[in-house]
Amino acid sequence: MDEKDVTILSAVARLGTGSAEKLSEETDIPTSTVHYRLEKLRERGVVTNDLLDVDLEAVGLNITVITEVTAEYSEQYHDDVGEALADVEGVNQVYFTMGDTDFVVIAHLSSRGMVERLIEDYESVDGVEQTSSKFVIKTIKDEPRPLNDFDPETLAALLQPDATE
Amino acid sequence: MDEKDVTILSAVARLGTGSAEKLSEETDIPTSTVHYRLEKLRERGVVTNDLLDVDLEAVGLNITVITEVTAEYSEQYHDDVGEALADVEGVNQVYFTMGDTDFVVIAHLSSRGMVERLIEDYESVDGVEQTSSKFVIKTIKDEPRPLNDFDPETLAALLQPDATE
DNA sequence: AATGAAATCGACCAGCA
DNA sequence: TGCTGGTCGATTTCATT
Repeated sequence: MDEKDVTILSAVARLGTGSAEKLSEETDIPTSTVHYRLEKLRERGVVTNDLLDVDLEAVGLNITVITEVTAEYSEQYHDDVGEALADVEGVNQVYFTMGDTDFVVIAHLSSRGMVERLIEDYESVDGVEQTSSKFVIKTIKDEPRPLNDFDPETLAALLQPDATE
Repeated sequence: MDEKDVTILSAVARLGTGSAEKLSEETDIPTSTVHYRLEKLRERGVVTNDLLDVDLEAVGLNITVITEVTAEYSEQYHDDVGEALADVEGVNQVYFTMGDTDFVVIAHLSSRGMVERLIEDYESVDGVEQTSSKFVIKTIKDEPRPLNDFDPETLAALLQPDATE
């Protein structure tokens, strides 16, 4: 797992494709090498399926932080603050919620140092009033393909318009 | 977007592959039809890239609920409760956290009725003491490929062992 | 729009540097 | 380990229903 592997995986994420040819163009790494590397990554379990889902532990992103953020009230602020939070490095999900806290933010990181920077980044966003973070001790479930959260039968019913209420 | 589409997308999620042949075997839908359908789904924006990421809105999963769950204290309980929460239909992520609340659970649903059932399901899990849910008004970011949350340069540094502290 | 068969393209494996 | 060329197999298209 060296820099070349990361370059490839990063390109996979960016381009949203697993095509060796396209990845080769993007990374300037020869087509067959891309193949070879992806194969190895599969063997090592870093990449878990044909759709190139990446094992977070395997790439060192083994710290997950869930943060609740409250912001000054203003419609414009909320949009801006949300975007700013989403832009913080390592942030994976940002939800604007109803209730006492305004945003829920989930981030994946690889070191304690990065966590500190993360919190600092949150608090330096203009309009942010308060943040409250929880560390994740154990990720029990994190399903990249939400359709897997349902029985096939339930899914079938999902899109019948009459299931909407 | 009929039942056949859902059958295919469900098989994609389950098998973790986009291979028309494998999907055909699984679903008993002819190979070329699988192709044809996936192509249409791409055109309509339901499927967003080669890696077959699915647009949640497009499949009708436009409600997101974030729930904090507290459970009776006991090591065994925590494992069991976590698993039970993960098994609830629609649940996408389950985190065991340190702090005042024990679990944070995120679910994607398609109707108010399903939300009510979700909460009931949570509260009927043995060992669960309290639940507190937030509705998501707007999903500002939800990145299926966490490597995209980082600059390529940062990523390169990620796996240098000396970046661990 | 769905299917089966035929054509095309890209993946994969040998061997070589 | 990284690269090149050839084979094979899968994908995609086309004509038909």
